[in-house]
Amino acid sequence: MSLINSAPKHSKLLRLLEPKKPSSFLLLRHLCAEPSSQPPKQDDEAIEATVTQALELLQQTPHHDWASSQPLHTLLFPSSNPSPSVLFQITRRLPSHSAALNFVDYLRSNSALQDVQVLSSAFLAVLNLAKRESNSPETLSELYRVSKEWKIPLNVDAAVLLVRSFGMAEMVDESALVFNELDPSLKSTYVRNVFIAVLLKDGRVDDALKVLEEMLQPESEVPPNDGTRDAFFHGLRMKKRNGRWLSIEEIVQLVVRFGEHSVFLNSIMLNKLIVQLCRSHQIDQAWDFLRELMKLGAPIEVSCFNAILSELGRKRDVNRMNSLLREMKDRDIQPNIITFGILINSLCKLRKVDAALEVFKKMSEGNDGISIEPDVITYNALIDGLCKVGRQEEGLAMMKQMRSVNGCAPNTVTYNCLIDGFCKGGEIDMARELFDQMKNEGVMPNVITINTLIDGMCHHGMINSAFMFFNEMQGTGLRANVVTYTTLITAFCNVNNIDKAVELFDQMLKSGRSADAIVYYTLISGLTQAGRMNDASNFFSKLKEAGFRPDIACYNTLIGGFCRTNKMDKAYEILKEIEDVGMRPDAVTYNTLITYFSRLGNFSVALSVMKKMRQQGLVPTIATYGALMHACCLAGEIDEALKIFRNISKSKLFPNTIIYNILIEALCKNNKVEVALSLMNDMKVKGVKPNTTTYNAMFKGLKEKHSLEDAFKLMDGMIIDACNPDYITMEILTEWLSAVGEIDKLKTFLKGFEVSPSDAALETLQA
DNA sequence: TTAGGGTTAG
Repeated sequence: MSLINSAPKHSKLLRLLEPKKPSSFLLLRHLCAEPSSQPPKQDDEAIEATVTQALELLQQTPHHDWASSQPLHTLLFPSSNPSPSVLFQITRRLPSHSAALNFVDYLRSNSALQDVQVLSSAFLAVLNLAKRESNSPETLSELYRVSKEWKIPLNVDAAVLLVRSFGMAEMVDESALVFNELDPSLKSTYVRNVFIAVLLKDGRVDDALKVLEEMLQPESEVPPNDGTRDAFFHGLRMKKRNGRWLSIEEIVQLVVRFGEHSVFLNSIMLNKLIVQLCRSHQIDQAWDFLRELMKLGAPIEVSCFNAILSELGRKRDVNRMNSLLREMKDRDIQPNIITFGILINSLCKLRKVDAALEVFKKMSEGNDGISIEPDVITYNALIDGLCKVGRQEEGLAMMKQMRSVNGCAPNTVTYNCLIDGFCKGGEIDMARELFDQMKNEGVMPNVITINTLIDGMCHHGMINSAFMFFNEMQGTGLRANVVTYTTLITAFCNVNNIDKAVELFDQMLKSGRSADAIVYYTLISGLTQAGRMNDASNFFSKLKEAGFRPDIACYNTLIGGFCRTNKMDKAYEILKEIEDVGMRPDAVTYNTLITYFSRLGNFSVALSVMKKMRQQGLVPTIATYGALMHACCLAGEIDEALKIFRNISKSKLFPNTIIYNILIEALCKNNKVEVALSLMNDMKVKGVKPNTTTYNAMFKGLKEKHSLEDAFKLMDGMIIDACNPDYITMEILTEWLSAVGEIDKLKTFLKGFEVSPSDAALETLQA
C-alpha cells in the first residue's frame, strides 16, 4: 500500500498522536490574524502529515540506510518535484544540525531532486539549527565550506545569517567572503544593509562605503532604503575607534545622495548635522545643504532653520537672518518660540533692544494668525538686553509684566540680569535690594548672582564692601568660584594692592578651586603694572606648568613690562619664545617695541621696527602713530608730531581721543594753548569725544595763561559731555578757582554731575 | 537667557 495515498487519511490520527507538540507551522497559523473559524487547508494538513511521517521514518532508520529506504523515498519523492516546503520543514525539525546536514546530503544524492533552491532552503535550516545549538562561528564556517563543496548556493536568508553571525563573532573577513562569493542577483539591499552594519561595527568605513556606493548610483538596482540609512549612519557612530572618521562634507554629500533615492535622515539627526556644520563655521554649506534636501522633497522642520539662524545670530549677521526668515515664510515654515527667542536674543546682543521689543510684540500679538506665548527665556533675553543698554528700569517693569503670564515667574537668571543692570548703572543699593527680594521670593541666588554683585561693587569703588560680601557669602553655601576670585584679584590689582591679590590667588588654590588661564593673565598683568617683573615671570612659569599655553596678549604684557623696566634681554627672551612656540608677534608686540625705542629717542630703530612690522604683513595701527607722536612730543619735537598727525589722515586710520590728547597735552605744556583749543574744536568737528585727560590738559594750559573765561566754557563742556572730573581736575580747579575767588563756580560745576551720596563716597572718605 | 581677565599710544 502506498504511503502517499494514505497520508491524507492518516493526517488527523498522526496529529492526535502528538497533541502536546504542535508544529511551528500550525503555531504560526494560529498566530496569524486570519479568522480562526476557517478550517485548516487540506494542503497544510497533508504537508504536516508527510513531515511528521518522514521525521518518524528518519529517526527509526540509521542515516546510512536512508538512501536505501524505499518508504522514505516514496514519501519524499512522490514525483519529480518534491515539495520544497516539506523538505524544509523536515530539515528544521530534525534533532540536530548534523542530522539535518545528513538529511541534506541524502537529498542532494537523490537524482530525483532537480531544483537546487530546495537544497538551498534545506541548507538554511541546517544553518539555523547550528546557530541555535551552539552559535559557534567555527561550526558555521565549516558549514559554509560544506555548502560550497556540495555546490549548494546560499539563499538570501542563509547569506544574511552567515554575514551577521560572523560579524558578531568579529570574523569580518568571513562575512566579507560570504558577501563577495554570493551570487550577484542575491546581493539585495537587505543583504547589503546587514553587511554594511557588520563592516562599520568593525571600523571598516571605506569597505562599507564601497558597498554603499553601488547602492547610491542613480539607476541602482539595489537602491538604499531606511534600513540602509539606519545601518550606515548608526554604524558610523558605533564604529570602532580604529575606523577613520568621515568628514562632515563627506557625510553631507552622502545624505544628499540618500535623498536622491528619497531616503532622508530623521529630523533629529539632520538637525545635529546642521548644527555641526554651523559650529564649524560652514553656514553657507548648511544653508545649501538644507535647500538641496528640500528640493529633493525632504520634510524639513523649523529646528533646522533655527540652528542656522542661531549661528547667524552669533555672527551678528542680521541681513542673512532676514533672508533666511523670508525663505522660511516662502516655504510656509512656521517660526516657533525658539525662532523668536533667537531673534530677540540676537537683536538684544546687537543692542537693538527696540527692534527686539517689536519682535516680541509681533510674536505675542500673533502674526498671520499664529500667536506664540513668550516664555521665561524670552523675557530674560529682553530684560538682559534692556539692562545692557542702561534701561534697567524698563527691565524691572518687564519683570512685573512677566509675572502676569502663566508659568513665567522670574527666575535666578531674571534677577541676575537686573542685578547686573543696576550694578553697571552704579545703583548698587538697588542691586542689593533685588538680591534680598529674590531670596524672600524663594528664587535662589547662584554664584553668578554674587559674582555680579561683587563685580558691581568693585567697579564702583566699593572694594571693601565687595570683600566683606564675599566673606559673608562663603558661610551660606554659595561657594565662590574662579570667576569670583578673578573679580576680586582684578579689583585689588587696580588699587595697587598686589599682595592681597596674590593672597587671594593662593587662597583659591588652597580651597580646592583650580586656576584657569584668565586668572593667571590677570595676576601677570597686575604684577607687571606694579613693576614686579620677577613675580610676573614666576606666575608666567606657573601658568605654563599648569598646562596653559600663553596667548599673544600675555606675551605682550610681559614684553611691555620688561621694556618699561629696561630689561631688554628679558624682553628678547620672550620674543624668542613666541617664535619657538610657533606663534607670531602681532601689531601690539611691534607697537610696544616702537614705543620703547622712540621713548629712548632712538627713532631710527623705532622706524626700522615699523618697517619690519610692515614686512611681516602687519599694518601700523593708530597706536603705532601715537607712540611715535608721543616720543616726538617728549623730545620737544611738536612740529614733527603734528606732521605725523597730518600723515595719519593719508592712511585709512582715524585719530582718536588719545591721539588728540597727546598733541593737546604737548601744546599746552609748550604754551601753545590756542593751537590746543583749536585742536579740541577739530575733535568736535570730527566727532571724537574729549575725555577727562583732554580737559585736564587744557585746564593746566589755561591756568598757566590765566584764561579763566575759556576754562569756564570748558567746564560747561564737561558737563554737557557727561565727562566726570577726577582728582586731577579737582586739584587744578580748586587751586586755581579759589585763588581767584571763583570757588562758587566750582560748586555749581560739581552739582552738574549729580553724584549721589553712596557707599562709594563713604568708602572713599574712609580710605 | 545671566558673571570674571590680560597687551600698545594719553
